[in-house]
Amino acid sequence: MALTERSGSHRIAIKEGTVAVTIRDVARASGVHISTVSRTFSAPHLVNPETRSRVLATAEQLGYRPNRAARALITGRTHNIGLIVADIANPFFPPLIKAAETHARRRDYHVFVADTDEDPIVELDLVQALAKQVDGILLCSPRMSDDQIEQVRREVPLVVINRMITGLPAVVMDVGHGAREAVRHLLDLGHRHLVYLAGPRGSWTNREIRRAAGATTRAAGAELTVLGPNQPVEETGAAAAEAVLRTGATAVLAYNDLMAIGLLQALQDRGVDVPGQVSVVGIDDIAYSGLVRPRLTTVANPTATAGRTAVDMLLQQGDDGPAGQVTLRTDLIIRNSTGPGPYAPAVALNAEVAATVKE
Amino acid sequence: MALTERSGSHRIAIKEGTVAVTIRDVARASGVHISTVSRTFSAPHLVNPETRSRVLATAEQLGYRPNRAARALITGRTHNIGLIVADIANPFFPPLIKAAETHARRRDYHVFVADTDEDPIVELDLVQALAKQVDGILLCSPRMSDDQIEQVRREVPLVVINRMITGLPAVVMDVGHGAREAVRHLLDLGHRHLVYLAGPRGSWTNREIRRAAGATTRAAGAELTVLGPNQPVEETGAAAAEAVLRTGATAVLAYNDLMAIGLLQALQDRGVDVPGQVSVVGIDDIAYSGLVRPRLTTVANPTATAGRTAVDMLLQQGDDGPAGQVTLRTDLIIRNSTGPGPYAPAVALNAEVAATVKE
DNA sequence: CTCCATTCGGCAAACGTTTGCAACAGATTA
DNA sequence: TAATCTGTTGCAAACGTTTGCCGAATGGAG
Repeated sequence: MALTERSGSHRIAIKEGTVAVTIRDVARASGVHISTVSRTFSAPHLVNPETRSRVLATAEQLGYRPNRAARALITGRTHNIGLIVADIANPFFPPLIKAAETHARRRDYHVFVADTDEDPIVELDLVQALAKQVDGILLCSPRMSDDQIEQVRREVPLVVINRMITGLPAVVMDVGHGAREAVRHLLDLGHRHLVYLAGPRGSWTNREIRRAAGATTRAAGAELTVLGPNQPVEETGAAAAEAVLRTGATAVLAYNDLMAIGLLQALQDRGVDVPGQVSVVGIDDIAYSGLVRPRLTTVANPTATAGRTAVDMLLQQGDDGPAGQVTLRTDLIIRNSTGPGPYAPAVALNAEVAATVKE
Repeated sequence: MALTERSGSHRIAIKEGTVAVTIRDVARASGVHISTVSRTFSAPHLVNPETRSRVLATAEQLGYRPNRAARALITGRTHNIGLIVADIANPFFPPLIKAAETHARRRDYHVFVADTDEDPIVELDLVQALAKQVDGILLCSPRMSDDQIEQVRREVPLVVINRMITGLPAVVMDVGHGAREAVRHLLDLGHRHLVYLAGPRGSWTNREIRRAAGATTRAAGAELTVLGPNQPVEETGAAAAEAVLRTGATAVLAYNDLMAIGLLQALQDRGVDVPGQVSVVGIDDIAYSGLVRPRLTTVANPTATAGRTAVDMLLQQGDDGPAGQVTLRTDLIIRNSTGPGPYAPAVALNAEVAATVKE
């Protein structure tokens, strides 16, 4: 029949001039059946080493690249993963994105990056749009409700970063620990009245920090004033300077470095000495925080590790039982934005400052 | 024959519990042929409005989502685009990535983001790996050779950002203009000896800036010392402080803000007043540059616009003739890191500084 | 009443893979 | 010598769409 005559003559020129070389071309050129070519790539142990290398050679020579769409169609696996963050331009995320992407690529996965602009509705839309064309999604600091996430996880494998939801695989950075360390550091320096400059409502991280800071302060018999919630950007930090000063507190823990830096600069612009009069601690250790003066004392989050771990968890999902929840350690990095407070123990101080200590 | 009996009974449960609903299900449920359902989505004008809405309704109710892999397989268009940058964590890129991604999504495209780590070899690998599974690639500030790019463009539609290659669609930010403005600004302030703190070798942008700065300085009979090439990061800026001071120059233009900020801080740490003794200008206007003190005078690049424009150009490619090369305007933003130089005209100065002017 | 044009929807092939099944050869065992 | 096993390959169906082609139905013109 004339039908079979078509072979080879009918071919799509995908991009002008270029012709897509398929498994069929490789098969013909190396004198084997297409299934053998297929197996050469997807199940090498099933084909005779000799045949295999011959096929490999012709494939190489012809410049064959497997068509992922066709592969995805039949296997159901796209070898793509989605990564959804609140705001790509927020310096907290790029290192995580970078690490996740590099790690995924090493495992032959490609990463769709998308940005919700901090909007829970956009976030939900995005997840659903992506759900069918990825093998899984990494949700970074999601702002959706637990219910929504619960619903969405039935459509697509999920790994959540920086949020704890029972039964859902997650990797969280233990900001609680970092916050406790930060507060203890401030208490040790002799501060008795602290401010927590809070983050956005709906943020799990925000609640964790607040809780940790509150408990630690209370345990020491010191005072904690919470200011917020706030959008986690520099401007709100700057805008809070007035309010911070009015509280009479001598030390501030901010939800993130961006806000801490905003506050830092606003205080200095008002002639308030940091850390002389007010100490400031941030969270995240974004690249900027080592660049401002005074250098910012902050809590370092292992964002790169988080990205890699999340990718691993997503890819292993289904292999074994329910992938658990991984907690990553955070660490206080003491730089120059924190100094002795009004109740500083004499031993910890130099002569000049010690003179002002009230007992 | 028993074969046809299979219909409906055999179905893949992609993610445990969930069953993929296909065009076939929708067709059956709404009593039409699958081709009608298909057309309802991909060529609505070909189906009766009444039928269409009925199909749409059942599709909605069944939660049908078109399978992109299947669609891609037959149409040859994936509705994905690749975005390749040198370093996601470099604050110059995130705003561009964000804009491109959002813009692409609005046009129903998804974006793969990948990172070359400033390595031309990785860059080439990446492009080739991505080539077959995207409809086009956005190459940001590529470090590859012109030849390599020329070769790669035969495999996949390309739009280049921040590099000029004849015959290749590109969107470039006119840093030449910004650099000229910056240098003129410094000359106007009375500086006669400038330093250009150069960027990485292989960067088109770097060459442009250098050329523009050189020409403008020369035309004014002033002196320009070039220091570099350098990796475009904060550390090299800081490391260059010594060398800058040794040149005796009173003003510095840096390849980017990161280097400028590094230099700025290193100078201040040495007790050099900025802009009192040395003026510093950056390029890019990254978010940080408004955060440091003194605020950095810099050249603003319309990165978001560049991202959107590049996406548009890529998507239109093929429609009409050869998409041209778009040049985006850059603007000097004068903040506080630049001040009067030794030859400052008296009128432009306040009394204190004017006293030191040598004529 | 016939003819033609137009609109709509069905039919079936095709996209490039993967994979269960069967065929076959040669080696091993009984 | 026959039976069984193992390793390698071919065959063909299937994945979920899109799309060229054809036929049916409808309506208006002559």
